[in-house]
Amino acid sequence: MQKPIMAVTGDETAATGDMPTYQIRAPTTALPQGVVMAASPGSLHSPQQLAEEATRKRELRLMKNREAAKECRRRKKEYVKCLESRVAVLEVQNKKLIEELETLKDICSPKPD
DNA sequence: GCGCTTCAACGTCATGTTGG
DNA sequence: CCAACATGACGTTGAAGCGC
Repeated sequence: MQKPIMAVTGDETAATGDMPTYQIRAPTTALPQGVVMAASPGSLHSPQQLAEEATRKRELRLMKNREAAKECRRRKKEYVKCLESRVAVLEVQNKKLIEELETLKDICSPKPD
């Protein structure tokens, strides 16, 4: 099953100049709770041990990716909220400018005599 | 109460990006 | 170059709302 190639736009900030904070990479050091480091590869021999090691690695990868996905969604929600509040501010600003323009038009328009 | 639709949150996979 | 990370895509699941 092939997936379509994703287009990488990178234009997230083009329109607004906002920082796409949800894309910022957080420094990660600590392992999630309950994660035990695997034995060093040098100490593995039997196919059984190799299989167990592969399983551990896979579970560790899945666990890390699960956490990464949660964090990614959290940042994205925050980013969308931020954009929405900016939209609200700009709409108010736009409305005020339109009103001001109408007022100025009234003042400047030639009066019929 | 029941089947349905919708929505949000989630887990996983595939793949792009980046630092060492 | 590669391991680790970030994120888009997709399927699943449970809760909430709605008409019957």
